[in-house]
Parts: sequence; C-alpha cells; structure tokens
Amino acid sequence: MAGPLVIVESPTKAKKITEFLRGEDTGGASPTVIASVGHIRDLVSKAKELPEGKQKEWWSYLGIDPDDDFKPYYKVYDKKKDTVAELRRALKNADALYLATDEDREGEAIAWHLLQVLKPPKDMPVYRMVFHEITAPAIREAFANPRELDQLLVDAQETRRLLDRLAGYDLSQVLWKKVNRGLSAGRVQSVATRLVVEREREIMAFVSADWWDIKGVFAASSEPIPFGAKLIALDGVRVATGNDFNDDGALTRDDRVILNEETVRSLAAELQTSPFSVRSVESKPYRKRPFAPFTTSTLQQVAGRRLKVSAKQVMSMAQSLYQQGYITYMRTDSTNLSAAAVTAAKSEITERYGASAIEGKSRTWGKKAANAQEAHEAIRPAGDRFRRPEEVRNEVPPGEARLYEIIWQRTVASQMIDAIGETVTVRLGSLTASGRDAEFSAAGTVITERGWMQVEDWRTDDTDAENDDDTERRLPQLKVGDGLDATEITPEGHSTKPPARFTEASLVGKMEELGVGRPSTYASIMETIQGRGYVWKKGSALV
DNA sequence: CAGTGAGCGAGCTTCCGCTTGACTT
Repeated sequence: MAGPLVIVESPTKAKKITEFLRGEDTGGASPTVIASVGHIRDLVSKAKELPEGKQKEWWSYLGIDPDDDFKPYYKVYDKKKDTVAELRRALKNADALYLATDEDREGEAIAWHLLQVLKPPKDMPVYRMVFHEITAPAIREAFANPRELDQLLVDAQETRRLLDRLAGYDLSQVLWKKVNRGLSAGRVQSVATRLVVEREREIMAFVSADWWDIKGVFAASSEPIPFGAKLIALDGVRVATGNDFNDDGALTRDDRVILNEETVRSLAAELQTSPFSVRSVESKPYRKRPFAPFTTSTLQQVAGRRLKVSAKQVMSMAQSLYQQGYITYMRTDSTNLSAAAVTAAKSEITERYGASAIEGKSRTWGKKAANAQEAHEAIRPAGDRFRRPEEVRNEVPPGEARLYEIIWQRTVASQMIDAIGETVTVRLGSLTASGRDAEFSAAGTVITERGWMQVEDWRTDDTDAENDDDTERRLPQLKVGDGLDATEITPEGHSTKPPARFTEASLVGKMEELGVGRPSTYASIMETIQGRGYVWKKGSALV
C-alpha cells in the first residue's frame, strides 16, 4: 500500500519522526521517513568526473564553467550512492514526497538537489515540510501544513557554494605556486587565521606600563571582621590602574596620577601608624540574569573551558548524547526552547527549588550572531521530561555525563529567576602625619536571592578573573565615621598585560560574532588552521 | 645492442557546508 515518503537530513530524526507520524491519516499507509544523511551531492572536484568533452577545458579543476554563465557540474557522492538508491526505491512505492530537510539555506538546497536527483514522476505531489523542534505536535502540524520549495534560498546557497569554490581553489593555487603545495586559503579559514595573526601582532606591539598601589587589610573595632581594600586616590587625585593605560603604555586620561615604587613605599610606611575612618558607604542593588540556552558555539566555548577539551571533542560527545536520545540536535545557532522544553524545565525547578524559583514569563533571547538561521531548537536535554544528570551519570562515559550536566544546568537555569543581591562600596581614608590624604575603597556583594545561580556555577568560566564585582564577598556592617585599624598595608607593583591569545573556545566565539563559518564547521576549521601549520597550540592558546 | 637521459604528460593537492559511521593514524 502506498504512503507518502518523507526525507529528512538526520537518521536519528528519521526514527523519531516515524514514531510521531505513525497512524497519521494520509488516506494511505503511514509515512515512510528516510534520512539523506546530509548533502547527497556536490560540485565535481576532479576533471575526470566531468562529462566527456569537458575534461580538457581550462576550468575543469573548478567544476564550474565561467564561460557558460557559471554553470555548475554536480556529482552524487560515492558514499551516498547507496542512500540515493534506497530513496529511489522508496519513492517508487510512494504516492507523495515530503522534503523535510532543515529550514535553513543548506537544507533548502539539499531539498532541491534531492528533487534533481530523484526526479519524482510528474503526477506525484511534492511538498516542502519544515519544523523547528522534534516534538509530536510540531511534527504533525508541519506535516499537515507544508509549503513550496523556496527557489530564492536555493539560489542563495548555490551562489555561496560557487563563490567559495572559485575563490578558495584559485587562492589556494596561488599558495601552491608561491609558498608550498597542499596549502589552502578560503573565506573562513583565512579569516580565522587572520584573527589569530592580528591578535599576535597586538601582543607584540604592546608596550607594558608599570604602576603601583597599596592593598590594605582593615578591621573595625566594633566588628572585627577583616576585609581588604585598595588605595584609589592620593590627595584627591585618582590613582591610575590597569584600565587607564592604552596598548602603548600611555595614560588615556589626565585626571589620574601614576604612582611609582618610591612614593608608594614611603606612603605605606606612614600609613602603618595612621588612623583610618569610614568616609562613605554606598549600596547598590545587584541583579544578574541567567544565560541563554546553548547554541553550538556557546556550548563549545563553555564546555571547552570547563572540561578542558577541544571543540572537536565537545562535538563528538554531544553527537553521542544526541544519538542516544539524551539531548536535542547539537548543531544549531538558535537559543529558542520549545514550549515542551520550557514546561519540562519548570517542572524540574519546582521539584528541586520550589515553584517560587520559576521566572514568571518564559524567557527568550535575541539572536547574538548576525547571520543566525535558527532552523533548530537550542541544545537542551531531550524530551518532555528531562533525564536527571544523576541517572545519566550511570549510563554514559564520565565526559558525556559532565557535558549532559552542563547542558541540563544551563537549560534549567534559563527559566529561573534572576539572582539578586546588594553591592556595597565603602570608602575609607586617612590623613598622614605629613599631611597626605589617602583614600581606599572596598566593595562586597551579598547575594540574597540566588535564583538561577543555585543551578549553574558560572564563575568557573572566568579564567581572566577580572570580574571582581560579581564575586560574592561580604563586608562588615559599617557606617560613616567608624574608626578602623589597618592590620596590613602592602605596597603592590603591577604592570599592564597584553590582550590574551585566542583559545579554540574564544576563537569560535569571535567567529560566530562576526558571522564567519557555521555550527557544523567551527570544529573542523580549528583542525584545518592547525593542520596546515598556520596556527599552533601552546597550552590551550592559539599562536 | 644496452644503457642513459631529455622531454612530455598525467595526476595530485585546495574551498565550505550538511550528515554519520567505517576505518586505520
């Protein structure tokens, strides 16, 4: 009995969708769902693969004929011959064709290529079916309301493909001639390399500046809890710190004074015996939103940092979790969660932290990358009920379990209330015997409502540790005029540091921000620029 | 007549993006 044939990209998706569409009323048999397993054909890359008579043309190495309106020559991948044969067989027994590839530029093109290769009979209805989440209602809805193929999007993809081939192959050939055979250049890898090179030049050109300040440890007589504070002003003029210098080692503003070692040491000696008092106490509310659910790029960055693994390793663990049904699709540029996911997250929150920890309205996040196509959901635990990280730990290897936990945490945290608290800034000062006025400052944040921070400890991400403001630190209760004892006065010398080198994680982040490369290629680009010897790893830094 | 060498031709490398296993580093 004939039924419709539905073609998707991923075999794992095909299995799920088969379930969701089983028994769907089609007037015939249940739909058959088969995966194309990605692209099925591409431009030819060898002259031999061109038709007879075209193999000797000057452009044969390109697979594109610039003299014939840039006519492209395609060839089904050898590895996909079996898949295509299977699709052809299935199509013979079908009464309708649903092209259900991803709704993005590449997915639209795959649908078009499938049509070109499979050539369904003229009288067979052909539909383009699209969805953004693999849930039963979403799939049924998509099946019932298909659209037409978007030829403009197909053309856009083909243009993208041709330009990458024309520019990439020709540029690479220049490198073979001028530098070394086997080298490569292209729209993405060359930009990635350039980012690393420019950062390295910045570092080389960087001129370090030296500056001194004083760190003090104080305690109030009324409440003897010691706390640290830093010298911020001398005789009413702010003391220059790291942020006040540019890359050439010069001051960026003229209302700062640079202290040298001599000044600071003599001042420190005087301050040892000098009386301090509180000059002001200022309190500001502190509030921090949770982070957006994971995309491929943010997952690679966060998991790369926390688990100390490469972008490629993150993706291979994620792939394994995806195929076992633990998480949703791992190549995505979207931060959207389906309604089912939000419900699942909220029930986890209620169970573990109480309903009061749920953010009232579901949170959404804007696109971060300019060219995001959002064909999938964000990366999240799969299903209408999330698997417990504690259970998953007993079912998969430790690395995958940690990755699952990170994904679970971020997804659940994303639907929780803000963390709120108070940041208190205390100014204290002293007038020395020789008449110099030194002012110190201390800041402390007390979080009164941890909100989403109960779930995700995000501070481990900050390798730079610049975020003093966000570190929780408790100051004693103080009021203006309170006397203080300095238990320690330590002069400290500092020098400004050049910008940090990229890591795989931070480079992927930068590329996504610039719209260079796609979720499916970030990891391989990292391999390419290292494999060609353009960039190498020094620890985790890229040089 | 056998060994040598010049000269020619063929084949290889490369882009980016979408999917997974089947492979030997």
